[in-house]
Amino acid sequence: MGRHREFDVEKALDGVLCVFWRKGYEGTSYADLTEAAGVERPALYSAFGNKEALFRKALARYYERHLHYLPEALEMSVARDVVAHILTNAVDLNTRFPEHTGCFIINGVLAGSDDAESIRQALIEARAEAEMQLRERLERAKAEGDLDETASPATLAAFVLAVTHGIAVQAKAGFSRETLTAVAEQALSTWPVGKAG
Amino acid sequence: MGRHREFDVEKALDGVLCVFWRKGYEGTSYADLTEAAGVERPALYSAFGNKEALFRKALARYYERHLHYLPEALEMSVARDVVAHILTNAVDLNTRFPEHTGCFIINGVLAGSDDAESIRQALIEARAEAEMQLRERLERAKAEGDLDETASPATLAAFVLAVTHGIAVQAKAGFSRETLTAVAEQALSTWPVGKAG
DNA sequence: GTGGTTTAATAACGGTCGTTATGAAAAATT
DNA sequence: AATTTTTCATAACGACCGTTATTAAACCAC
Repeated sequence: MGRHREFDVEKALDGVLCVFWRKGYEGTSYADLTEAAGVERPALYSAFGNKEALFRKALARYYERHLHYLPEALEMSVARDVVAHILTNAVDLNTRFPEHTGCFIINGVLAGSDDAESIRQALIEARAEAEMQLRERLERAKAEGDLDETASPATLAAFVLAVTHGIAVQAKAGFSRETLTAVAEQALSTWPVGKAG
Repeated sequence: MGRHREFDVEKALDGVLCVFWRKGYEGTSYADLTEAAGVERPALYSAFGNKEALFRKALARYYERHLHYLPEALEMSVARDVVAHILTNAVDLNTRFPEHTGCFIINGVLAGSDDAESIRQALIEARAEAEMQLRERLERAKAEGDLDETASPATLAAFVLAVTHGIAVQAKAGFSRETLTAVAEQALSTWPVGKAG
């Protein structure tokens, strides 16, 4: 029986999540990671694996702690409320923490070096999954008459995600919660409500 | 009178623009830059200065060659046409070149290391300048009755830029021109036309 | 043909990158 | 008390980062 692990793995991962959220995958060095986690590099490697594996664990932690509002939204009975819930919570999450604004998934990698490609693809897949889930929910809404019959669920889902991503970019640039709330409301302002809605 | 410069500075800068557009500021190494420009590092330094100065010159080149549609749009006499022109051309620019999709200004730096902060701020200012110009144009539209009197030019400008940024993120992720065109049209469908419009 | 100036390539600089070898420390078992 | 096992910190690894020193090449004036 050997030496017990001395540091709190959960707190270390929370710290790592914050610095990846603030600086992105490639902008974050091991100097940043060890400072944020409070342990030295070999201990990080031992607990989490290499940088890529660590980022993937931070991404999973982001889902656990911060993206509950997406499945919550998809459970709502009115399509407009689904989208309102998504946009409202996105604005809140992107502006709640002054030390890391914006969205972890957008901040992670947009354009990067060849070495970052696997992470970039993982983040694209994460966004595609969210969009697919929203599209399916809007298809159900349309079938239920909760969406105008000329509306395209695919287009609306892509539009909502585009606005969400744009809000993330603006939040990271320092836009205020008030401004971004107004943007979300603008997006929602002529939601194609169905006859049953 | 010494040796003449052997390489085409303009073509070198065009090549550099492409690789920064594809990989972003920090994702691009000097190995990438020398390959894209077709000259070795000391020649790049001699002609353009350090990496940061080079990126700024590439940004200026991006404006010269690709962002003509913004001043064109601002000259249009109907506000809705202004926004339509911006969104349509953004979709076109973000999807026209398969070897570098998305927007140079969004791809450059969203989140980055401390070393990239000055470039990140330069890109934020570029976006802020575009938004401010659009906001001023929309204020004029409102004064002319070309915009609903309850509409907020500031919010609409922020909304249009958010959609434009979201389109850029999606284009870089591989979304089709058709999908992004539909997103742009969806955004436009919410446009608050004025009584005179 | 020589000298002066400018440009280009090669190679290397100092530092940082992500990763790991090594020895020490801390634990439990014997 | 000694041994085994696991974890931690220090230091260093090989490679790459952005930048530059040095030498050679190409140009023009004389």
